[in-house]
Amino acid sequence: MNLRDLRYLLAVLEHGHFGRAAEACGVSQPTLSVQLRKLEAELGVALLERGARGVAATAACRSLLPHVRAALAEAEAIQAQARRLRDPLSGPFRLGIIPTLAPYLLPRVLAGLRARLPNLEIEPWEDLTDSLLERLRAHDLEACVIATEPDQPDLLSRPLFAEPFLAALPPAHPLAAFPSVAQEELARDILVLAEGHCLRDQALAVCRTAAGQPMRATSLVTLMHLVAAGYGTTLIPALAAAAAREMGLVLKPLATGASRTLRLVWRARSPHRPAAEAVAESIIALTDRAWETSC
Amino acid sequence: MNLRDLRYLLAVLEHGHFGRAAEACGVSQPTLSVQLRKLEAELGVALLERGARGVAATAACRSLLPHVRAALAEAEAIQAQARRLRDPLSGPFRLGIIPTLAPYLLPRVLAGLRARLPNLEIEPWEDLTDSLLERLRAHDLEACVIATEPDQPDLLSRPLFAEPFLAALPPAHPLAAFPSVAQEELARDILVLAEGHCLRDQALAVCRTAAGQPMRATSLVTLMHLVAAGYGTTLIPALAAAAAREMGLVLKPLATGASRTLRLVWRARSPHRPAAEAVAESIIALTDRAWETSC
DNA sequence: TTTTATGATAGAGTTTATCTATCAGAGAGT
DNA sequence: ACTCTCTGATAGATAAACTCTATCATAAAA
Repeated sequence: MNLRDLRYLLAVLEHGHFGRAAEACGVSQPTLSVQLRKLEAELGVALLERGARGVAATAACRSLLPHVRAALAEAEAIQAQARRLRDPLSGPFRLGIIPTLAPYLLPRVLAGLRARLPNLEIEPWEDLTDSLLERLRAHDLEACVIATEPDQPDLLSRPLFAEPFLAALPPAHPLAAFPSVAQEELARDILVLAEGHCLRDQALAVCRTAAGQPMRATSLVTLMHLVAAGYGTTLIPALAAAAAREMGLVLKPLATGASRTLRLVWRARSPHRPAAEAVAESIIALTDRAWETSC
Repeated sequence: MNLRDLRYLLAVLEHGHFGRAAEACGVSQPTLSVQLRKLEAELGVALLERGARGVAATAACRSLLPHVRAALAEAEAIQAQARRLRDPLSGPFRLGIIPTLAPYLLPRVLAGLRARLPNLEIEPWEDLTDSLLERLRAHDLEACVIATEPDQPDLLSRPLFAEPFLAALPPAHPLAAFPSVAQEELARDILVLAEGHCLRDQALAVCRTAAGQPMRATSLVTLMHLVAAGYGTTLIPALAAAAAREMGLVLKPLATGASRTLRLVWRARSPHRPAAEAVAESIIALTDRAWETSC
């Protein structure tokens, strides 16, 4: 069976006349005759009653018509949807983001992304780096934003921007009196996130220490609450500065100005690369020096 | 676009592998490659992301999939329905019946028709002869039962059976005392149906008179009520005898044994002829001498 | 680096659809 | 009764499409 033949059928019924239906379909009358006879033969059902005054549907044909129309409507829908999707900057786009970034980046950029890429339906997905990359490779995500450089050869990435780290201290902390903090001093009572968070490894690396306080915090917010309660210090990424400050923490730049580089990652062969690039550009534009205004 | 290509698409997505999908479709692998590339070109959208480990749907493709599945499901439905309709004694069958017959014939035969032709969905339609024939020719009915012989050359018919006329009298009527009634005597105070009912013309013809009492009855039931109330006499078809008797009328055979012949009519070119013939046979079998048992 | 797996490509062959030209049948009008 | 006209069916040629086998290109795995 063929969508074309179904269109022929509807045309003949609509016009009640092979010749006019053929004209409407842009083919010759014998074409319709032959194809519709074939359709009847294939289905094993008489669909048309051919009279001298024109053509009419048989009862069987009438009972098939709803399905015929539905099939053609679905085909139409496919083409209409495809027309919309023809713009590479359109359609669903599942974007993974690490948890230490998502709550602080998304509010800043989502509205702007919608404005700049109105046809791209961005669906954010928050998870740890490893899970994100796994999902990305499993085609469960179109791209993701992480703070490390993926080493898998089937993934490509481009840097978005460097996000400075800031020392986060309780107001009463001795280091809070200085304009900046040296990493080694911070290392003494630093609190870090649970394993799997790239920020944990980065904080420890920045402070040149192997382990922080034996606390298990699974979110940056928890970590900041712990610091505010005086359990220790921590390192937070700049985009989280405003949230930290609202919780009463004192933020100080690091003496070395360490930062993490956020990257957008996608599959090397992904046809969504244009969309990914556009998303990257937009995020860069929308967050440019965002932390400077919030420091 | 083509249903076949949509099936190819689903197969490739299901197997995640062109070769295995091709095997499942019973074609060669290059066929799938070529056809799916064409489909992508036609839609202008990348549907597949081809990787060394297999194939995956793009986000665009995923957003099309519901429509793809729906289109194929509708095509399936057409074929399934056609398979059912392949039996000529199946499917919808709109059957017109004249009003002086329908209420008395249908209760006798409908259950039997369902039993004998279980797949034929008979939809009765009650109307006057002229309307029925008009609808029949307009393909709004598959067949109809009337009591006259249609003279249109594009209609065919076959007789079902002869239905005798009976004189219907109020119990107090002088003619009620005799075993049978001569038409001329009945003619004096005969009540007939409104114009358009074939029974009106037949009653007048049987009684060899030009006009009955100036009463306008649009149904046999009304007519029988009038007779029961003593307004006059009438002629009723045998199948209505039981109903008339229940209303207290006295029924007498006519001296000449006049009757009307019921016929099943269908379009000469109708592919529903087998169903019509079967319906005719069934009606004959189911009503054979039905009035004898009710006289 | 070789091997293996996978999809893409080329060219031939086959099937299918379409066209033009013509036919057959039924009404309509004379 | 006899054309004339309208309508769909049919035949044969042509064109388009699909599909095949054989082979290639690429990338991951050994």
